[in-house]
Amino acid sequence: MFKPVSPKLDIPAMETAIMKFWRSARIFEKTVEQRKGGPEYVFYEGPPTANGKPGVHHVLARAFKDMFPRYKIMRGYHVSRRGGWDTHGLPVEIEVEKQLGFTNKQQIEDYGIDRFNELCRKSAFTYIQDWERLTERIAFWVDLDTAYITYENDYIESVWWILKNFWERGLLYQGFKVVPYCPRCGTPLSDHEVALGYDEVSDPSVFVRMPLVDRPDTSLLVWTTTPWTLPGNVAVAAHPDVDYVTVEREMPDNGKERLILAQALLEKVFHGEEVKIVETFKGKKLKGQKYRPLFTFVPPDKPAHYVVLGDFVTTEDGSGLVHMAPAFGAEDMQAALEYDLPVLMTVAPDGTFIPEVRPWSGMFVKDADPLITQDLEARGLLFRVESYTHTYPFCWRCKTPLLYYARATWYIRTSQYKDRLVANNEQINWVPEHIKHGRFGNWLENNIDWALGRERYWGTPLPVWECQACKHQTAIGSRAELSEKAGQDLSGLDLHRPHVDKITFPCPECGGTMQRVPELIDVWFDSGSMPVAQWHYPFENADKFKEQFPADYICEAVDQTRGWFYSLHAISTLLFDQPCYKNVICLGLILDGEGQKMSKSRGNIVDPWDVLNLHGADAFRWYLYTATPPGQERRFSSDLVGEVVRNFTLTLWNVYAFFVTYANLDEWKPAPAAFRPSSLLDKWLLSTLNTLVRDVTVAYETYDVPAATRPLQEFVENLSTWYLRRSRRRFWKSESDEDKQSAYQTLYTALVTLSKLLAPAMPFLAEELYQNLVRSVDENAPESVHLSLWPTFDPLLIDESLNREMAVVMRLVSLGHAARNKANRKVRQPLAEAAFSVGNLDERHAVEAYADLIMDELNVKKVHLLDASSEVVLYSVKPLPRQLGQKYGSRFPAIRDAILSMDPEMAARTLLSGQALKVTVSGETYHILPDEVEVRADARAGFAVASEGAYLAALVTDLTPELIREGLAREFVRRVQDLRKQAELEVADRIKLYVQASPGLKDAIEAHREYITGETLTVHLAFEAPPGSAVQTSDQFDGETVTIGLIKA
RNA sequence: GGGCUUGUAGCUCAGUUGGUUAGAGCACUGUGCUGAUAACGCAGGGGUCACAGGUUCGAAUCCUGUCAAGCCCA
Repeated sequence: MFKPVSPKLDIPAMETAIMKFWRSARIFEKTVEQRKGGPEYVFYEGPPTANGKPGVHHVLARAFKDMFPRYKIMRGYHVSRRGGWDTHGLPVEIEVEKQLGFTNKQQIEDYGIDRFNELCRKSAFTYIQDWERLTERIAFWVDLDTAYITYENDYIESVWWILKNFWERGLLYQGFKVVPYCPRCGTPLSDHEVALGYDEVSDPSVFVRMPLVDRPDTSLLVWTTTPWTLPGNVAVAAHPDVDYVTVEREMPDNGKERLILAQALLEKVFHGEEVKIVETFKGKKLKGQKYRPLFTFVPPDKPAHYVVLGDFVTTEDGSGLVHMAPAFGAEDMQAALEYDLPVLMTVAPDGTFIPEVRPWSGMFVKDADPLITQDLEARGLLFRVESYTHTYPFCWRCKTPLLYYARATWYIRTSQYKDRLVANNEQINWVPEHIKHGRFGNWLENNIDWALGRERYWGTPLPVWECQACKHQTAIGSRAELSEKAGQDLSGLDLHRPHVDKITFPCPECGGTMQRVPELIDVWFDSGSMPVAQWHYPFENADKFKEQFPADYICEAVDQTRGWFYSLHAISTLLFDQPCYKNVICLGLILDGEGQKMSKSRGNIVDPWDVLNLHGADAFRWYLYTATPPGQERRFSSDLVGEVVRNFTLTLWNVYAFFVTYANLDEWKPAPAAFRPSSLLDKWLLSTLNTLVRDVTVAYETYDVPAATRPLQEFVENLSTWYLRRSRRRFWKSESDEDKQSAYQTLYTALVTLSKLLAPAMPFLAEELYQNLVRSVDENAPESVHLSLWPTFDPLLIDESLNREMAVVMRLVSLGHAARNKANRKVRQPLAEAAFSVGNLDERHAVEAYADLIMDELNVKKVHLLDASSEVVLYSVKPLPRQLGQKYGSRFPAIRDAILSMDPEMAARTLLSGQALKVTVSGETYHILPDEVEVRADARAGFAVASEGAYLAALVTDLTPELIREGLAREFVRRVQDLRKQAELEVADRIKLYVQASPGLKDAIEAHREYITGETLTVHLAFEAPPGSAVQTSDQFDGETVTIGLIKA
């Protein structure tokens, strides 16, 4: 006996029960233990930070993370799924700052870094319980008990080991980086902070002359909107491929001057003033041309003041010649690195000019703009000044305009490994594919050195110590090394600030004091180190690391392309010269029902718990898998998940409930051995089932999530609305013959196979089905569907032609119903005959083979095929462009017209008999094959017909008295069945029936007595008034009246 | 400013190497069927395939440009 199943399903209750079962039976642990010795499948968990509540987008990522390990376990792989937590970084600090009401770094220092960091340590796990609860509820199987934590000493020590490795190879160095910087707060701002403070302002737009050294009468015309950066100028950039011109123009003092600028900007610069073009040339010709500097306050320590080339130069605004001050612009700095230009630091950290910039020393740089302009004008170097409106960033705290400002910071020389980064990326399977050479590939192609340093408090300290006296630097790669240097046992030292900052040791070069540099490292380096650091490699677990590197699969959202995806890839490439992951799914963003980004400020956040409590985790997951391809951004609402429940879950559940109900009635048990189904319907279902197993397996192997899930939906729909609808009678008929056995075995096979195919995607429902269908009859079966093996398909059971034929039959039946509708003949009224026309010879066979099925479904007495001699239809032919167009190309229209001009009846007859059609077009004769033309049947007037393309169904709608009687009998049965339902009888209950009917109906009942009693399980049928105890009803239909009463026998 | 992605019915999405009448589900209307069904069948309304050019016998599909949205970078 199977456990009885109610057709009413309480999904959250069912899922919670399964969750408890997994927990108490330790199923997750067993999926790991029982696969020991199997091939290893490696999954990496991208660590989230638990200082915020998990949202819908976390459910998305976790759902996709979960399904492939589940699949692989069923394929016999061993998967250790270790969780992880990201705990460092600015997001954590900001939460604590908010909590303490801090607005700047000084307040943190005053408060005490140790106390502040303790709060950060706790804050990183504020919502750990929400995360754990949600993780279990959505059935993301990951081991959180042994999760790696980035703030632990062992983890940090491994990170140090990596950094020391880089240091020794010269890959870790100190350099300048231009950052958005607030001069009042004295701190750089993160991108996120900058984005908060953009505002529209009017800045000066200044064109200046920079006379060439070799040709003093000729000047570069250079444009800038930040005159204060001009004292820091070291070069001028031109675009190599843009056309430049030298022009000659009249000066107000009757002299002449020559200016160089981009040709495209002539009009914008001179506003129609007459100038003479002296020469035209490409920008690359300007390379290396020296010019006289505007200012000489700070002498450059390297060659400077010449033209460099850069692709970033545009001809949108300005002059096409861009002033370069490496200390104050990222592109400028980039060019400086490329050309080895000096960096002139003319501005102090408080935003004022340094003393060397004598005229404006101590003045806030933005305030000096007009004075600088005046100075240039006085010296005849100013060409023009205008004003220019654009958006500019301000400090979101104090409204001070931000400066782009070079700060000393630490870098990893990733650009040196650019080729390896690109080459290793080639080995990664990206989903969606375009990320590989698009967003990620481009990012690698344009790789710049990784800016590692952060001037903050809560993070992994950069393990570089510097001599206070001679500036000698060294990197420390372990606690042991630090202990040795410091001459004390530091194995118990907290490796965070401020504790680690207190450790000093003598300089080996000069005997001075070595002290740690103040910087922390970028948190992305933490998480990117996890393949190594999660095992505290190389200090221990060498074999574990080897076994778990690289990952077979990782999955995160698209915002991680420059985050975790990159940091893993970069560290792995620099350290081991190999990719860190073989397959990666890159998820799109999740939007609300209106297509808006979910955000707290918009208030359109969907709480995942609302969805889980209403529709359950399986439907939630299923929606995420099936709704859109993973890389696409997706609209989300709770209602869309509800649709999954109605459409898919409940359909499957009802098939399952039906099966269990009747199997229990018949005390049916699954046959132990393989069986060969007898009926075509069973063969068809098994054929599509095996096709499904094949296709879904391929999809899982290629990380194609929609292809691994959507076909299940289609299968379940066909299972319910075609297989089961057509098979119902086979289950409820009273004799237990071979056909019934075959039906049970087929449906059972389908349901059990489905539960396994569904397991990685809908783990709860799959388990529920499996427990009842498999475990309840076989104690030796694996304890859980997730411990069972993935189904294999039998190619011998896949019959493509059977699949095709059934599709034709479904189509014809559909047309038959349409024809009935048109003729206004309800299905309960039997008709004498249905006739069909199909497009080609092969399909004619389907009609013959499935005649019984069609007759039953359409309630007709006879089925036949229309042929060319039929009087029901007129034939026409339709040349098929796909076949003929591909074959004959541009001759197609002429050939088509020739075919259409033939006598259609004759042409149809020829083609239907399988012969080629000869047509002649401009002297050439073509043989048109039957499968190159569709033969269509159109109804002559007077028949009930429906058609679509080549398919046609025609009904004979004339009714004989016998047919009418049969129709009445079916109407009568329908009334009795309704009454049974009303009386709340069980499906197998027998009844006594009392009937009083008008003569016509009584006749019909008499004539079909056997049919009626069989259908309604009537043991006694009497034409008399029902006794008082009977449930009864009266009704009128088709001009007849009836009173029915029934009693349970 | 650059890169990537997306744009198909009211909503969520399919649409094969280009093939001539662009589909499904949901929602709506009518109707039929039902002793598994919260369903299902049939029919109907609903489309400028974002727009404009081009290639082709033929374009939702390929090319170019434009517009809009999103993300990343500057």
